[in-house]
Amino acid sequence: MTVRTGHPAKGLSRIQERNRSRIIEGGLAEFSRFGYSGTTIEKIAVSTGMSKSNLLYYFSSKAAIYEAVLAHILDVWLAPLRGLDPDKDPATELAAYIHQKIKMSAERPEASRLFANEVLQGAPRIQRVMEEDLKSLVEEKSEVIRHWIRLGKLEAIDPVQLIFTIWAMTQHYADFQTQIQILTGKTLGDPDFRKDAEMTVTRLVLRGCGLELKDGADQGDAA
Amino acid sequence: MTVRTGHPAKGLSRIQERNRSRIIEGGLAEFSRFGYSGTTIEKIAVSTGMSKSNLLYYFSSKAAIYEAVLAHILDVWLAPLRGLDPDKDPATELAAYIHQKIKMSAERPEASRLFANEVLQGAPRIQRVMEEDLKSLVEEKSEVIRHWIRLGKLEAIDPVQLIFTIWAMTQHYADFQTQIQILTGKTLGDPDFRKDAEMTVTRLVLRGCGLELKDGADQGDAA
DNA sequence: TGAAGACTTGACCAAACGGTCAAGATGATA
DNA sequence: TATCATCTTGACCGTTTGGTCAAGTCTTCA
Repeated sequence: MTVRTGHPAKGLSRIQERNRSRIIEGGLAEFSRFGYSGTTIEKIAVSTGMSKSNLLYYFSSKAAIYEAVLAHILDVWLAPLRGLDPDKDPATELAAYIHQKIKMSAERPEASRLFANEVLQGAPRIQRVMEEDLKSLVEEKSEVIRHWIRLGKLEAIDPVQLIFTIWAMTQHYADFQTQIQILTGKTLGDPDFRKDAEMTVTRLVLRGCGLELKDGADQGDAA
Repeated sequence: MTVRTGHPAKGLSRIQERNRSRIIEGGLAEFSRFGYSGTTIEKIAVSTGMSKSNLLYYFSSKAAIYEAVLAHILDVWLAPLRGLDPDKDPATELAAYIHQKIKMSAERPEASRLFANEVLQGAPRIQRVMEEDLKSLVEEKSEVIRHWIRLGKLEAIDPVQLIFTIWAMTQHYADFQTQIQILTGKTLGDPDFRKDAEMTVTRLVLRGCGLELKDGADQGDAA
């Protein structure tokens, strides 16, 4: 019942490979939009152009599809945090991390929403992954932040809280896209809006850590 | 089909008043945990100790219960933002707003999760409320922030982005409670953790706006 | 080319769900 | 206490949904 971070089974035929990924793709679209309960196998089938029976030939159950989707997204979803490099400059690294997270929210909002849905409901199916993989990753990267603090490159701040606030702000643009669109008429798909969003988050985070805003590229007018 | 902010119908009998609020209470618990599709009338019935048929005596349908829950929560949920006072000091006001939002996330996490669930799925049932009430509220309060900026009391910042980041960070503690609990073992229910969370968010926001942290009360050791 | 295995599908099933209804229990009122 | 409206419930219904199955089609490869 638990999602594994492991790699997909090998030795699949061409057809299997193609169809499984089509199902995962369609499943992601549906599950992220309607949640687990709100999604039916039939709807996934329609969205992939396959028959319901055929989905159940490739995956033994609805839950199996869901877990495959989750596992498929997990690695790419956690990649940005993995990239945090202790040997580089904290301002550069944090800005780069925020950039990656905003990029993810802009380009793969469904992935963000899928996790939001899952966690919101108590993370019943990814609890194990979170307790193991994610927890150790967060601890490792917290240590990176503490390392910077020890070196005097960063003001003292609770590393875990810092990570939470970055997650919160960046993922908010994907998870609450509907609300943002209603209130501003825009989404991260709009380049200007995306720039504003990234700049605001970066500004809050860097200043919150006592770092200077190094304005990479152009950032329009803020003052 | 649309939720109204209006006040509950009057002229209800004692029994109606009591049972309707019991149903709304139970509905909030279930809907916020499992989303609309994941919640059954039967489950709400069990959680309130009433029969399924009886719920349908008080509310004509599952959707009607859901909308009643949403309407019931909406006012209290938006109250903190309404309190933002243009005539007071921005640092005080922003800190107070964050304090209220954190308090809400700590004391009524289900309310936060209910909205998160709803917005995540495209806000199909509160779209109108958001387009009208929420949008005008946000515009009004954006103007307050611009007012502060004009007076030179606040650094230039996009007001809407600022509001979004505050929502994102404060609500994150409620919406992602499960994840936070897995990673830290704590929730906002823990006074120390709550203090850390509030301090981190306040610090990021105030510094992000070029304001000084006025450390109200005690705030432990951060340096 | 033909047989074996892989793939695909429509018909079907049982359980769960939202909602109706008629009949009975309870409360208010005179 | 008698009467009437309110309240409560279990039995029931049609639909939806996850999942099975047997039968048919397409690939692959000797």
